Amino acid sequence: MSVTIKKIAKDLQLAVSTVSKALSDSYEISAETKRRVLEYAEKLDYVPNLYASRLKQRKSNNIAVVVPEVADSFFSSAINGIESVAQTKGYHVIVYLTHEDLKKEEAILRDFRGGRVDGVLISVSGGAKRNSPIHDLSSKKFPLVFFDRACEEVEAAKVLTDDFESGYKATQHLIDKGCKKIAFLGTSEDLEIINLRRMGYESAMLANKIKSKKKFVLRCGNSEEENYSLIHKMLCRKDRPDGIVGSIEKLATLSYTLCYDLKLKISRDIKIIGFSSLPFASILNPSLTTITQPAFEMGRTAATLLFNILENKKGEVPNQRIILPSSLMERSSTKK
Amino acid sequence: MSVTIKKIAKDLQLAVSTVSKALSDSYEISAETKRRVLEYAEKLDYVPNLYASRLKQRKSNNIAVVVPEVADSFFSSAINGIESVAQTKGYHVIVYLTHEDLKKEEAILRDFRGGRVDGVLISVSGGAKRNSPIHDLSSKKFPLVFFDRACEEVEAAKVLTDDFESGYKATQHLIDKGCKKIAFLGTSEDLEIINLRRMGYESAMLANKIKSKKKFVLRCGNSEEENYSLIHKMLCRKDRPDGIVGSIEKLATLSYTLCYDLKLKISRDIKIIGFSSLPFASILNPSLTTITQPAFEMGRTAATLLFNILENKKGEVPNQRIILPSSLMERSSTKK
DNA sequence: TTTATTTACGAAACCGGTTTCGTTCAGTTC
DNA sequence: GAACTGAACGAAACCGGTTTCGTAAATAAA
Repeated sequence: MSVTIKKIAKDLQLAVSTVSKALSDSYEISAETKRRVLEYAEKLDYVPNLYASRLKQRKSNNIAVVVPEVADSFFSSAINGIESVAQTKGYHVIVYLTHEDLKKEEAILRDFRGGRVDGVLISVSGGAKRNSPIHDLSSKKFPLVFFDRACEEVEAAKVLTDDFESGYKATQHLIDKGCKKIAFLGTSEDLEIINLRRMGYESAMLANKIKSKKKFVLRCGNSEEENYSLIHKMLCRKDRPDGIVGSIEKLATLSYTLCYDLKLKISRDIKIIGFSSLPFASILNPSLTTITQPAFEMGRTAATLLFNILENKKGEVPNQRIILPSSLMERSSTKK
Repeated sequence: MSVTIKKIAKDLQLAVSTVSKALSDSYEISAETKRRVLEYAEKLDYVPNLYASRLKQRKSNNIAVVVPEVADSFFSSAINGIESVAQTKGYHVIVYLTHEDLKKEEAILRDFRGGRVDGVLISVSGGAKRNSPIHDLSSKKFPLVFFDRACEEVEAAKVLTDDFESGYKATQHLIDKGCKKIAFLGTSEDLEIINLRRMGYESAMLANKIKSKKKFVLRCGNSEEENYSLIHKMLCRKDRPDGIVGSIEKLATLSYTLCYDLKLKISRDIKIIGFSSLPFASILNPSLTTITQPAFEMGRTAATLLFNILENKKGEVPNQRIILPSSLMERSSTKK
């Protein structure tokens, strides 16, 4: 069907090996032959079969980015950061979406062992206990870098932010603005970064001698509807919170929607701070105070780390752990 | 290095062909042998080499989604729609980002001919005249479906929205709300859908006997800074517009930022309507009136079309053209 | 009992490249 | 003139599977 090296060889009365070498500009081939081959290949519009060459070379020139979703400003920016590095290295970036589904994540990771990609950058999804696939990859020395959401128990390079501190700062900020009853909206299950943020929250509460109530620490899930009713229930209490720490973007914006629906005036009735890299944060009503992670930078750093591993096979790069700082951007949603 | 079929065959005293068939659950193999092979493969943690099987099968089980960016609610939703279909078909979705760069887009498309993917869903980026790669694919009968942003001159299936009508409706809406001087923010160069939206805009202006001024039809580019100053300049005129049609999401939100910076009160001083699938539209300040495209649905439809082509090789599916309706969601930014 | 059929498996070709290892022949060295 | 060297190319193995085809043994049909 399509043009192969074999056809070129036959038409030009050359051996396939000669053609192959000519195409890869080998020193073994004369300039004249190279010219003939190149010209003819161009004419026939020859495109090498990806799978044939990859099979022999045992290299895919692909790296995978595994994230829960892309409809989140952090992830979409981080992907851009990753791409900016991959580009210079001549690698393709393949984005895989897990939709926060551990089963999907595991299927994807399992698949990687077939050589589909040379390395993986991953921000894990929440969910129950993590099973073998991720451990397999790491134990097989598969080039692997976590960014933002890591698995602590897995040995691999990691690029993180100071989540504990950010949780602390966010909470302290609300306290400084006069909040007494602060809620923490987390995700379900055991995501390391959420736990850290929550611990930061609790630590700040403790430091200010405010007792954190269990009913104000919510474990939200993947379903927007469920989360809506969870938060709804909390906000309808007599002793509803006067401050909210939204540990992920979606939960902060969802809180906005709820306040609208319940006619609560944000900043006066209730103050909200969210973890977010949302470019729209400043044009929300009211503008949202955020803990902003250096998303692009994190992607870039993680990708750089991955390429170090890929290029430095013998070098036994230790599993680095890089922490980048987040910053608190004060806006109207937490105004006194 | 890694476990291959050969090793399994040797250890189990079987032929490679037998093992291969056992693994694919062929009827030629006895239940007993299958059990032995499966068990042993499991034990050794065998993972088939992707490239070997793809090479022989001439099929990748991948489809590509090529989009300008993911930090846009339309694209991220559309991708989810595409994935929802691919999943049921056992295909992988690989997301490619062009960053609105035609060169990149072409490099990606060229690459596809190597068999990396079995089909392509694409929303083209703007830019100068389109060169060969996209035509090559279509002329080679490569399974190809455009969604949202298509190339009219290329023959292929297309899933679009009623852009002309949407442009018209958006403009008419502003006129109904009392706007007299309406600006249209488009992108640079020749994107079909933007042109249609602009024609809809101009047609509505004409129908209402308002003359559209050239200086109010902006051609924005990729650089946020440049766009900022372009719009800035327009909004600083004495006879600045009292209505804005933002033909893509970014331009509508950017207009918000500008109005903030220039202390223009949206809806009173100037009304804004944007093309957007933004879930945050309703919590912006003020909430943004939008033309909302059925993003998820479009992705789903486009993917369904692609799989029809993939599965129906002989059927000579005509290049369908499906138009889905957008809807105008009225919110505060265009209040009288 | 003989022949036809089915079952279960193996040998080998094949996918389309890459790479190793000759081999030929012209030019060089002694 | 014999032995050596290097340039340019070809034959064949190889990557790791899939698939075709052939065949021996077991079973069924005649």
